[in-house]
Amino acid sequence: MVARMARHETSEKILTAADALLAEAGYDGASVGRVAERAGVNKALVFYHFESKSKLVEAVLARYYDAHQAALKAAYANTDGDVRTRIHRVVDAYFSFMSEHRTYPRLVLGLIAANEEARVMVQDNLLALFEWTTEMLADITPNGGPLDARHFYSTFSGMVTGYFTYAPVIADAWGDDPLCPDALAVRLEHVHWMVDAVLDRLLGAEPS
Amino acid sequence: MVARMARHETSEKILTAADALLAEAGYDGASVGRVAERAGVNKALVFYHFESKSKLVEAVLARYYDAHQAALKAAYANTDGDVRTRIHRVVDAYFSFMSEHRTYPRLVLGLIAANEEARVMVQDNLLALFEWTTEMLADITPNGGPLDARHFYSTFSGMVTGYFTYAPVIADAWGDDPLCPDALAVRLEHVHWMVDAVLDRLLGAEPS
DNA sequence: GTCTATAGGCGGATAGAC
DNA sequence: GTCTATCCGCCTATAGAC
Repeated sequence: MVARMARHETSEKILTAADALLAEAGYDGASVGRVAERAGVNKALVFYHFESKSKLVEAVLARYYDAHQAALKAAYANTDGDVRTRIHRVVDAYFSFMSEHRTYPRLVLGLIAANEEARVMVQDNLLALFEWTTEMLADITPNGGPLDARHFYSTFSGMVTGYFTYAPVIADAWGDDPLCPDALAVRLEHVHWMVDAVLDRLLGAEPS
Repeated sequence: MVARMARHETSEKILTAADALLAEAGYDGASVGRVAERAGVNKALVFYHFESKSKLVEAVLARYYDAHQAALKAAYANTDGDVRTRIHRVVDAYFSFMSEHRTYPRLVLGLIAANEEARVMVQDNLLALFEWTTEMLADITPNGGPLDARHFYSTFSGMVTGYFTYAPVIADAWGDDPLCPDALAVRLEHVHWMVDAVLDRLLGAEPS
């Protein structure tokens, strides 16, 4: 867990502005000046509250980090139903977290693309999620090889985050907005269908 | 097709340097000065050959664009075998192109994350690939809904590109290098397994 | 806590000598 | 074609008044 930031009203405004701008314009595009402008505060005030730009970004990331882990932990803790039911529940939680925080996957993507320093900010977050996946799939996937849990983690998290990050690029090709509620519902259906396809093949075609 | 750039020896050096730097540091991190430094030429020379930074990036992208389309077109043109065989062949081509040009997916990712101007550079490229997928899957996927070809395109291209872009981030979690030849072979196996899982469920569990 | 003012550096891009 | 020198703007960050 990450230390909670003091919750000044102004800090919140700055964090929110930074969040939106990071998703729109990436790490370098989200300059402190523009963040301050969007937050309606003075530029120097950003440094007063967050010390440096990289600390500011870390604070934005930490908010999501905590919320993301909490959302998945809740879904994962519920052990009702068989493996299939449980996996679908976690996928639902993952997907709905992303659709409620659409800037998050774009933010992470931007950090990975930006530079080595930004990349390490993302690493810790991914580690925890990765370990839960491994634990959850331990009984149904073999260790090592193409069916190792790590590959399913990469595949399914990419299926969700990839959709959200690529959405603005593919919108023109698709004709309609891939992020409107209807389109999101369909995408979620697709992911569930994929989960069942995987489980059918892994477990030997039980009824879905 | 994109107009071919005049192939000066110097232009090539600059393009190569820009390519590597874009993948490492993203759009903003790849400043013209750093590109020139890595290419071993003067900064002003970059502007002489490419006019502006965005034109330079477009030129880098165009090289991949042509090569990527050609690689997939060759795989797609071969109509031997049934749908399943054909799809596996295209997936192989897609994957092997990415592993031979590892900076490419990172470059695209960086552009998407960077800014609106950079985003449109990527769009045209994705459109053509997207249309081929739709055409290839026309007979086996329904129009609209969660099984529309567009969703499978998003899912499988994400499965490949996502792996390559996230690789440096997950390397620590996985212990060994996810981009070494052995690991790549396993990932490719995983993707093929996923293709079969999808086809089994779509076509009604024929032998794979 | 919030502001103005400013320092110092690096970004893209151009002029002009060779 | 290749270089040096330079312009101007925006960047992160700080000093100091209120």
